[in-house]
Amino acid sequence: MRKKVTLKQIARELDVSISTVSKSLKNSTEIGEDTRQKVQAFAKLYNYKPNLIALSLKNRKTKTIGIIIPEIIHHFFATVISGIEHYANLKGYNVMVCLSDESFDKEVINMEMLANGSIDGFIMSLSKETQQKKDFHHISEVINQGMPVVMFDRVTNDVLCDKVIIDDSLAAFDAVQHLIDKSFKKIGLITTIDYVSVGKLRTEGYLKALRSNDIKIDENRILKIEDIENCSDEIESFLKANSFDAIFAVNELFAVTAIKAAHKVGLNVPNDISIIGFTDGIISKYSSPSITTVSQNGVKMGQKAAKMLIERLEADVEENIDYEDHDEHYKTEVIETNLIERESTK
Amino acid sequence: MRKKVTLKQIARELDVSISTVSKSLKNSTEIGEDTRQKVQAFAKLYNYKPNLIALSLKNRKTKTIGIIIPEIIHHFFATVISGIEHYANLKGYNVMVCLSDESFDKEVINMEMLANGSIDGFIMSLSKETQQKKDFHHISEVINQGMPVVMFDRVTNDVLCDKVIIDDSLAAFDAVQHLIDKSFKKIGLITTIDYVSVGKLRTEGYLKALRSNDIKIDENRILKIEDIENCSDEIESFLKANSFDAIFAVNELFAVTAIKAAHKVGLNVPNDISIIGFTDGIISKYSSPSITTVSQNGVKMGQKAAKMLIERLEADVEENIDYEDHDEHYKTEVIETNLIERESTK
DNA sequence: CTGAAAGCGCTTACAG
DNA sequence: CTGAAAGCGCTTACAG
Repeated sequence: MRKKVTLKQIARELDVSISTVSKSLKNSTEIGEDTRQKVQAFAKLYNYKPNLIALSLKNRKTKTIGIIIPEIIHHFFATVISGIEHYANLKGYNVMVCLSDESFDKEVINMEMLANGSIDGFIMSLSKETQQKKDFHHISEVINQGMPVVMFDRVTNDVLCDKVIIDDSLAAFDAVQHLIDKSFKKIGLITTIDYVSVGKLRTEGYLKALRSNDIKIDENRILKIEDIENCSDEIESFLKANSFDAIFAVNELFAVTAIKAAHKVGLNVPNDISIIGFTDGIISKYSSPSITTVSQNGVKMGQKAAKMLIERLEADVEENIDYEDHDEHYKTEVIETNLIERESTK
Repeated sequence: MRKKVTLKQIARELDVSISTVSKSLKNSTEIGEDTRQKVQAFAKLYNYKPNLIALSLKNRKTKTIGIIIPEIIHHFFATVISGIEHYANLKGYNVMVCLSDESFDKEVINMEMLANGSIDGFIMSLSKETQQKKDFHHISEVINQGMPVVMFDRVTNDVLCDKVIIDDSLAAFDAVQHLIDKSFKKIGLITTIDYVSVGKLRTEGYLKALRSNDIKIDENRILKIEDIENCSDEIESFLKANSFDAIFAVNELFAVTAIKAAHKVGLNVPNDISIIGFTDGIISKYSSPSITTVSQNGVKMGQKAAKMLIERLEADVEENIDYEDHDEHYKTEVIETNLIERESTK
């Protein structure tokens, strides 16, 4: 057991003051060459490393970013964390990850916890419940305390802050247009309940695409799913009850499930029915047939979010003057998406 | 902008000392009823929350756990983090996540970084490069400083600490035995290079199963893959060059890739060839056909690891006496696995 | 019942 | 060139 050594201990050993040790290690010119050498040698020998908590307290910044997301067992979110972590690391930041489990309460608790000094800023994506309740006081509060927040993917207009999103509506529009271009007319939609912001936007894109091509919207061809876990029966009867030549699914889980359901119902993908998903995850890639999908570059979203947050953090340091000057010029970055064609469409 | 309030500010406002404020908020009986009330009311009004960094410095513990894993875009690891996070949260701990990207250097840097006061203990899984180099000094060092470490999945015997693993060899044995029980004889193995500890163990299990059933081991039926990203061609020619009635794949990526390759080569899964994977991930579940696999309960591993770490942390608090007493009685927990039968075997 | 002091580990403006 | 002091935000043993 060789406990970490502190400035104090070095000072005692070398019979100098703590200040002298501190300055020596920072190569201050204030200190005489020889003592500096001596201190540095000793510090090296004992592998001295400054205590980061002490530094955090002193500097009033922790060099760590708080991430709050609904869940992590979800390729997209894992992907975003990866992007954040890598960029953050590059800039000397660490990340703390909290999961809201799609629960409003957990989101609030986690945020308050981290906001009490543990981190310098947040990167977050809203839980379903939060989106449903439309209660964002916990976020506004944190921002009011001067802590920057960057929201990604599941964002809200009710909070002013930096955001990074994709154009869900446009991406969905493009995907559906792609189907229409292949002269499909009976295009179904499998989507989520409306309070999930991205689901809603993707639904809008679908509707817009049909409308702008003068295809009549048939409510029977639209399925809104609440319970993701048990959607396969629902999708199966949906496919059975109506006729389709293509399906646009709002996420990849719906897309694979649709493929499996199609097989059960005796439809061949892509020969009888084409399917396009959303989110370029691992499922789409390894499904058989592999799934044509709207790629949603999670790594890039994460990197971008981290970049925006860190830039704001470092800017704050310089000019924490005009705090009252409230034209914070928040930005919303839109990450481009593109369609990855694979085997589920033809 | 309403900055967070501190004890000092409350003290000033109420014209009492900082100590009094602190004690009042902790409901110390030392303090008079009325001042206690007054302070608490004021604190509530201004939504006072203690600064956790200051507490960390004072208490010399951070209530946060450091997680170091090779990558996060990998269902299994995401699953473990989820388990850790949930258990940790329950016990009032947060988690910091660092990715080594399978690099030895990044693993070392991240560990040293976090070890400088940011966390109370580590939960980690070794990077490939670390396993290859067999250099674990960074881990021993941290342990020597009195910081507990729990290793999971990719562990090593060269470091004494708590571990949580599955019995990779036994699980592989069982999986292969399962195939043998179905009277398959020409059983192939798709595995990793030997320095990946779990790959090696799973290979051993495969060999043991064949041997104990007096099936001759045919090196041509064993494929060791180095580059996971580009394994599909390799697997395809492997399937073409030899005849199999079943395949045991050491992870799910190899398993799906084998399924796709089998199709290409004109083999029907499971009619012509049965395939068993390892790791019950999302791919296995949604692949077509879905994949029979050895479930490796990541969530449970994570929970267990967190439990072991936190128990050690809380124990340390009580009896940090007999530090020299080195019978630390480290434990290695073995999480049970089981075979999930799905469509890829018959 | 209240408060000054010391301390967690560090930094830095200021004396000497 | 070196060190004492104050301070980051908190806690707690100890005086008064």
